[in-house]
Amino acid sequence: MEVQQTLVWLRRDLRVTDNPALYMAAARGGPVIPVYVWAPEDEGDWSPGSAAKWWLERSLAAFDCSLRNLDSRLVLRRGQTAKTLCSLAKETGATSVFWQMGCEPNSLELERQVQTALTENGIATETFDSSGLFDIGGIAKDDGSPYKVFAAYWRKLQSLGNPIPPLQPPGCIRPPDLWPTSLTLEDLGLCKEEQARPLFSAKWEPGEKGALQTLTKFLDDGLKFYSYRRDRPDLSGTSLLSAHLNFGEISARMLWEIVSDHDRTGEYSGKFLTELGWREFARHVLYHFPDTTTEPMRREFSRFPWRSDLTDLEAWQFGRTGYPFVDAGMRQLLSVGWIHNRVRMVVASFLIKDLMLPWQEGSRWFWEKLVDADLASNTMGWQWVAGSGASSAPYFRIFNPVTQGEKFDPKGAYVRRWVPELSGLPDVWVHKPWLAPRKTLEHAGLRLGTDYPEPIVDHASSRLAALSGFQAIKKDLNSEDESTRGIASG
DNA sequence: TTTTGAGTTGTTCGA
DNA sequence: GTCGAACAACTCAAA
Repeated sequence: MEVQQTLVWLRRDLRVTDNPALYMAAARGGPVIPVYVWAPEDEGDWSPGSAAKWWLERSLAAFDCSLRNLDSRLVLRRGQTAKTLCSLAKETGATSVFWQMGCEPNSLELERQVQTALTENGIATETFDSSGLFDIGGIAKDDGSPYKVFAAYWRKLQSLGNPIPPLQPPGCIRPPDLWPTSLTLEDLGLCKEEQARPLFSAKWEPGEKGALQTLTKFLDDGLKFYSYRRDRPDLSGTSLLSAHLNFGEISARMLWEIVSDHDRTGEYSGKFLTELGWREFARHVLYHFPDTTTEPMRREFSRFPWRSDLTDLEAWQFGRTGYPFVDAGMRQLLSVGWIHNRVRMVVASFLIKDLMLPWQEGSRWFWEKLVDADLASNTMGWQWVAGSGASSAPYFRIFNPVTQGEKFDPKGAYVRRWVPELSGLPDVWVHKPWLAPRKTLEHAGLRLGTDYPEPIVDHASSRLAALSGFQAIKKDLNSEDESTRGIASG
């Protein structure tokens, strides 16, 4: 019997442990060729942003290392994905292509193209739904429709018990007699236009090994305190695993199992596992409502009186709003490609409700700048803050950037870290420098309006403006209902 | 089909 | 300083 050669098309599953596509390909016994195809033009509007590309470059290198320990390697190609895979299959004599499926509309569309092209060329395909806890299409209400409320979705997940346990890495991966040619990482040009990112390198270690180290550290001294420290950007209370998860360097199932095993009583792990539940819910919602990446799930929100103001948008993007907690978050984003979760909500609320700029501007900026940019979670997060999404915040929930700072960064350590020009201010004024006495500012060596901006909006009045904006779309909706009713009855 | 209970993360105001 | 109410009804899930 002829030996079956298999291509494994790697995507955001850059791991050897619990990688069903790789595992099953290896288990066939024939040669396996792992390949990554860099084809940003195939990703539609959501090709990786600059921070994600920084991570991807290093993650690919790390994955290649892991494969080499298993006598394999990662082949890199560039070009239209379907065409590239077809020609690589022909070139190597591979008869099958395996991959992990995604949940994003652009990804699913690409997979359809690839599937069609491969099938037309007589090449078999097999996909594995292994990027979440459960199969993406497998969760539904009793009537078969998708969930729109997290609590109900979460109850459903919990009724299903544990996800299927993770797979071991393949014992060995048989290499082909002759490796096909591969580009180098530099050839892909992922980071060519980027300047050095010293803070990225200091904070992150992309790859499977880095993911496990981060997890181990979190289990040792983070999980126990997670439920209260997770809201404190001045403490290291979160797992820092988001980007590792995003690139599939660790699977959600593996994380679920390890965290559950580490805390069998569930006393500490519950809150963390719920966050995995939110990730799962975001994927569920995007899968069933693919246009939510750009369209509000509640349609009336498209009539919100969004402003359009490039100056304000740029002040937000580059951390010059004059609100220290907001600016700290936005500068943290540019410096390390990541923002603490609590601060994400505050900066998002500021863009949407204080500046009244469209949430889509925010989600686009995050997409460009986050190392953990995930279309499902990013979309859900922004729609949640806007109030337009599934299970989202009520419209009147408007974060106060000062009180949020005082509550969750009480000593101002987070603000001082990312907005160093404020570091000389006493704790009481660090979140509201414009209210500090003139003498205090002088003593701190801070000239407001020169060294650090005055607030670009007054929170109290912009809050009221946002509230009346939401009133307006409600009225719009009501009058539309009335007219619809009028037509129906007339 | 109808009914009932519930819904991530907040702020402000007035007692 | 602390506490409860108001914010605003509405949609969703499930019995």
